[in-house]
Amino acid sequence: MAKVDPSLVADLPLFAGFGTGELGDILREARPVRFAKNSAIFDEGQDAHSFFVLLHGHVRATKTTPGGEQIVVRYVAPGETFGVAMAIGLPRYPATATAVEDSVVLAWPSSTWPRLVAKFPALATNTLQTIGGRLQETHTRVVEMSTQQVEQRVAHALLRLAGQSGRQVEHGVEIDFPISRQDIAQMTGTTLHTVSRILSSWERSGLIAGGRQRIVLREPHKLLVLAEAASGEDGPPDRA
Amino acid sequence: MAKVDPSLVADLPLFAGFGTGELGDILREARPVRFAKNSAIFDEGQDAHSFFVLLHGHVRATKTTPGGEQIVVRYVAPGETFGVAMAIGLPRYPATATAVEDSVVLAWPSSTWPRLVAKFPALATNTLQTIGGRLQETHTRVVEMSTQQVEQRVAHALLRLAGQSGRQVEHGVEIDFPISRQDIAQMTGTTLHTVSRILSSWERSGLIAGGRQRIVLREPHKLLVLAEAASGEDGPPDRA
DNA sequence: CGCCGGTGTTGCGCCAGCGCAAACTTCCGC
DNA sequence: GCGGAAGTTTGCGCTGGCGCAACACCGGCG
Repeated sequence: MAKVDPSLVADLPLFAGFGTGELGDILREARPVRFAKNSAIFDEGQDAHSFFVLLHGHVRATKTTPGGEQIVVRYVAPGETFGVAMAIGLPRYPATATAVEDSVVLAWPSSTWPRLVAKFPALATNTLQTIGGRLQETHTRVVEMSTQQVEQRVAHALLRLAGQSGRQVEHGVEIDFPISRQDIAQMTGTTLHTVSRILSSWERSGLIAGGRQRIVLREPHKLLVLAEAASGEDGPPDRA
Repeated sequence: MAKVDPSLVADLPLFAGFGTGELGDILREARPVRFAKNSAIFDEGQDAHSFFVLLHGHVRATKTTPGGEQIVVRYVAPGETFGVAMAIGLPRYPATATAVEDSVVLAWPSSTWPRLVAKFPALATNTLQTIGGRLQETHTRVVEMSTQQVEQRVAHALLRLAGQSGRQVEHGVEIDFPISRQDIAQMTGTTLHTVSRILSSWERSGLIAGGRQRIVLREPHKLLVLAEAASGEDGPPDRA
């Protein structure tokens, strides 16, 4: 059935500490699935039937408010785990996952999780670290939203995306998947319009370049300076 | 050494599925420690020497920005786990923990974690669920900060605090530990001044009561309505 | 029992960023 | 190659909530 070469995934954090044999046992339960660009992998509220590892492509996780507004929870890069609702005790997916480009995932039925964990306890500890890392990232986001101006939040978001999924190009680093101003707005808690204004201004000053759904960071360092600049800061006080 | 009665903690999520004997094994490694009101249990950036279960009292977790601003990450209620940095792979505490009232904790040296997990894998899966729950809560917070007005965020924060640590009193539910306007501001991403204005207004209309570091919700239901009210909403659509 | 520091309240002016509106550009399907 | 949809840009006016400042209050400590 599944013909996934263990060596392809042996380096993933989820499988840290596993030998080829064990890996084979685990992979045997998984099924590779392809999702076309803009197709939904699962929907918020839906029964958490599977959990996934992204092999190729990029996936966006979003949450929708009762009022119908969407926010982007995160972007999943190749090698990352997603849809682990079952592992953290949720019977339903807490967010919607959409392939933002043609993507390939490995899918395990959620029902295999308890058995796999019982047999391979390291899966639980590896996942614990992954989720812990995500909790940290989300806390960082809360801190940023609480303390920073929109412009700095956008700068941080771009730098993070570039770090996670950046591709070296001629004159800078390009974010390696299609992303709209709207998406960035939904990541930083602002509006499409404000993001557009900010990016336009950065483009004018040569910090970035980009067209429709594409962004290239031309001057990552300058962006970083911008991101770190405390709003009303003049000189760092001793210990405000 | 440690004389903690297993029956006192048997119901905690961390120990779900454990028998009295196993519990004894685990508790034997722990040490009860008392912290006076306003004393630090650990500091952000410090070496993650221990992890904790709160037995009595309340603990506030905060993060500080490079610029010196603080934000409240969460309040820990009795029975909850905190300081599990090691379990999620962090060598240092990502936040500061302060006892907001006289508190008693159970403390395990972080070094015992790997051994305990190896012996009792359920500890890992239980912790995974706890951390997963926190990730959910933090995502909720991000969504709220992205989409709601300050007034609604404050309402949600109060309701959440009341749900977690509310005490039934004469005319309503009192938040059962000292909490200042400043704290609430740091939880909701706003300023002391704005919180004070909002609470004053609510007090005038009888929604809440409270004095110095004390808040009583007199009309939780009305607060909830306020919290849910979408800002620019006129008529609730089919699925408000 | 009076002082003092942490806490809370309130008025006022300002501005970052939102909401609305309209036009433009690029991509894609037919 | 044409037409429409999706994505983007930009101007304009408004306002929620912040920053500042001054004051009132409470409680604990000396």
